[in-house]
Amino acid sequence: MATDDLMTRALEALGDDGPLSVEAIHRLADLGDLPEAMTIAEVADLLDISPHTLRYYERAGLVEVARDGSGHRVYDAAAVRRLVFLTRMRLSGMPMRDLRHYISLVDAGGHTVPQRLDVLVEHRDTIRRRIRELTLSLTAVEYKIATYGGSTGPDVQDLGTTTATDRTPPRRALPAE
Amino acid sequence: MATDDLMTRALEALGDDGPLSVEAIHRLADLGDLPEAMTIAEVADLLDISPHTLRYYERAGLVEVARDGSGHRVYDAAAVRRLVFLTRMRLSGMPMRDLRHYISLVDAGGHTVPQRLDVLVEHRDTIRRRIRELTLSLTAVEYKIATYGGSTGPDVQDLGTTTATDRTPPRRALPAE
DNA sequence: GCTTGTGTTCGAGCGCGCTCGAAGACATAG
DNA sequence: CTATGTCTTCGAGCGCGCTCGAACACAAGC
Repeated sequence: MATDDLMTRALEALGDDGPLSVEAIHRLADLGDLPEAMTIAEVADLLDISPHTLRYYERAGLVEVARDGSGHRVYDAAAVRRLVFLTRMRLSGMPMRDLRHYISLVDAGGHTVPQRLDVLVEHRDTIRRRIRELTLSLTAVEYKIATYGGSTGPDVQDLGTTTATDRTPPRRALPAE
Repeated sequence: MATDDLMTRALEALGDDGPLSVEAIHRLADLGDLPEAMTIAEVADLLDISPHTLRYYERAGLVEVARDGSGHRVYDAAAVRRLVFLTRMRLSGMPMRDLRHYISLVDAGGHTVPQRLDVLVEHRDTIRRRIRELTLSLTAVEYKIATYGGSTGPDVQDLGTTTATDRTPPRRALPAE
């Protein structure tokens, strides 16, 4: 569970809204030393997305990519860094529409920094909300797994996972067997 | 922040893979006393989804719903409980396809309980994975917000949020400004 | 009787984010 | 010279999960 370890360390570095450990982030998000120029296949491998998707992002106006003499795409380090950002944001659930907006702000110049921060803060809150929702769902699913009896009625077959203070009448948290 | 309080309490009840507090779940997931029969509008209100979606779920084979003399849907308590389950699972990201599979197992009889548990366990793991991904994204976005300078170069404008042990050279975790 | 409100069925359409395939341009290997 | 491989552009298609609208059926109130 190396991934979990990484995660755990990242979480330890993060108090609720508190300061972050730059170290931890660097361990997690370090881009390494990017080559000056990469082909579409190399970038696709790096980001674990398809060349089709890379072209799609370019068509969507999220990156500009130069061409070589044969018309092939040449991704410079800046383009790759932007694509790393974009794919991270996509993975975290930011819709293409918002990404387009954000990039348009970036391309508009430095005076849009406050607006970019607004976008980021809003997205941060969206992620937090989503994590809360998923944690709630997770609790419910774990409960259902723990108490699953397979019965059709309203009864809970208590498998000894309840606390001593359980005094509410048995009732299924997630019905429909 | 009443929602957060609820969340916090739910999380307190949940050790890593440990036993759950039935109480907490009941507080979170209590269905209340369901009426014997509900109209589509009432169920839609209860679940905060549209009547259109309810009909869609029925068409998808996820619930069977009786009709009254006028051909209107009558949702009994069992149907509503199932729909509560279904909407919870949808919210947690389970695809319709898996839900259809699960429901087909339920309708196939009690001997499918082990397979249902397989589905639930797999979904539980999916939720956990997703939470981990989102937590990682959250950390990165928070870092980017904290260090945002609006510059175009590779420099990080350190806003004093780093730890004393920070000894790595500044580098952006999330580029593309 | 007419209007309003709430429901019905059916099939089509939509927004999202890719994903694919066709047709062609080059570069290199044999 | 040909074959292979990697790329190009373009537009179409797809899977998902709804979402909507048209046309109709009742029931209650005026």
